[in-house]
Amino acid sequence: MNITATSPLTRKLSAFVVLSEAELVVLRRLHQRRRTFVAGRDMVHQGQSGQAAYILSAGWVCSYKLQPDGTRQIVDFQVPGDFLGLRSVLLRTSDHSFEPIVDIEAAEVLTSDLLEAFAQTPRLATAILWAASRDEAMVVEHLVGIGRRDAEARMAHFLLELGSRLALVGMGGKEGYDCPLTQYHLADALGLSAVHVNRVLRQLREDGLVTFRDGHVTFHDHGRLVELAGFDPGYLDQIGPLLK
Amino acid sequence: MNITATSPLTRKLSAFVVLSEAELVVLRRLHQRRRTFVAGRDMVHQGQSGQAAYILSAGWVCSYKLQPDGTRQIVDFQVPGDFLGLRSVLLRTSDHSFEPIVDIEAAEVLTSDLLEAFAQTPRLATAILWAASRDEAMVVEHLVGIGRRDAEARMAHFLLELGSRLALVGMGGKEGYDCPLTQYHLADALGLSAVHVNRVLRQLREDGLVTFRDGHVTFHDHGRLVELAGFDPGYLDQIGPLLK
DNA sequence: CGAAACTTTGAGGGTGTTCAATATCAGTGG
DNA sequence: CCACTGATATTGAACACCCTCAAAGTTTCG
Repeated sequence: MNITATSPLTRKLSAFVVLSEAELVVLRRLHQRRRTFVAGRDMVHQGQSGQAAYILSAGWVCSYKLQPDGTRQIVDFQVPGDFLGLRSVLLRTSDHSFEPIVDIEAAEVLTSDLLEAFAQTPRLATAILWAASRDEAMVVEHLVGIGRRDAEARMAHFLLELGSRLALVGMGGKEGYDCPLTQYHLADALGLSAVHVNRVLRQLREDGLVTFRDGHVTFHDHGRLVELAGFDPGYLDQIGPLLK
Repeated sequence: MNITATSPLTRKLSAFVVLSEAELVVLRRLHQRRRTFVAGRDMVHQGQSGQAAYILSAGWVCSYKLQPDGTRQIVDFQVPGDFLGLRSVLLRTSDHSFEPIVDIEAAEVLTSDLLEAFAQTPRLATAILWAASRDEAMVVEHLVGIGRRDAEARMAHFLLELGSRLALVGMGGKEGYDCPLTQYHLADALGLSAVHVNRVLRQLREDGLVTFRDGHVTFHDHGRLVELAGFDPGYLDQIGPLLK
């Protein structure tokens, strides 16, 4: 099979379990209904009834909740290979909004498609559930970060986690990665003000740990950054129990 | 059927979907393997490989993560009718710990039992998935609270949400509820210091909004508290789409 | 070239923290 | 019965982290 045709999701799941030819076919079929969305315009609004989920194949998305006072909290970012709105197909309405950060490409997945795929290939279903559990674990880790880490450690942890996620789909490594986020995105995700985000980034840069600039993250001292953040990638590296 | 024999989980799910006699039987069977745990001693440690899940039938539990520096962040509380460790049966190891806050009673659920129950009664499976989605939505709301609400609103929101959850299993209402948490628990959950929790509680009490004292929460002005917290119970009241 | 979005820096202030001391209460053993 | 201990709650004082407000610099893009 042609490596250039491999989708990010396939690549991600392959890190978890070796997929059979039949499973690869099913995965490819899930990617059939291709759609594009332009940056900045919400795909799904808070409270809107959502029927479909998406598999992100190119670009970045953030999911967030708006507060009555106008501030927003970004709950998570989606990068290529991630699912989008898996939960909103279960609950009648979506409880948060999705905004493409850049122009994106995604495959629409109908509930029926997904259930069919699950029925055909149980192992694939398990792999997808593993990915979903991992996403949930990341939200929990995010919660811990906001509740119990100061701004510096929070930022460091965030940048490291993002790096690990991107590495899994071949978009980054221990040296760094491309990142289209603005400092406002970081602020809304980390529960900080944009001004303070700027100061923290300067601090980390001057300490020779990491540089966030011009759409690129560069790790200068990965080890020391891990230590500062208290970063333990255990929650990302779990191996599923049902797939030995 | 005898109402006194109804488990909290049954009661909770009944608010979501009318259960058939067959489904009630399956639910009762899930409750067979009864166990008890004493307060303060962890049921599951962070990093421990977990094989079983539990349905909490009496008492309170908290799930938390420990930081390298010794502080802890409580991710969620479990009250009667809640599942415990549903995710740690999927991932090989649990990514956080569970501590009973008081002596508790829980039913152990093996993975095989659960899968069997799902196969027998798909509607019940959906109802349980609904409950799980709801738990996830609460974690997200918790994240938003810590990231974007000040201490007062955060506390108000927390006490209100807990009230709603308990009301669903008949353990509280708009007037208040019994609550075995200490101010340290509140601090670890809300990302505050215990000292500040005390001050915030005093403030809310003096403003005639709510009293937290002697193991009891009393709402004095439910409406004004909802307004202060920006509490929108939408994420708790969702109706499932597959069960009309 | 001008407008819009993003970044950077300074100054002052507020929310919540840490440290420290005291109060209250239940349980325990002398 | 009372002193002692440990857990929880309460309060004060000083300080730190992070915020808000304000302004200017930079980059992007139509």
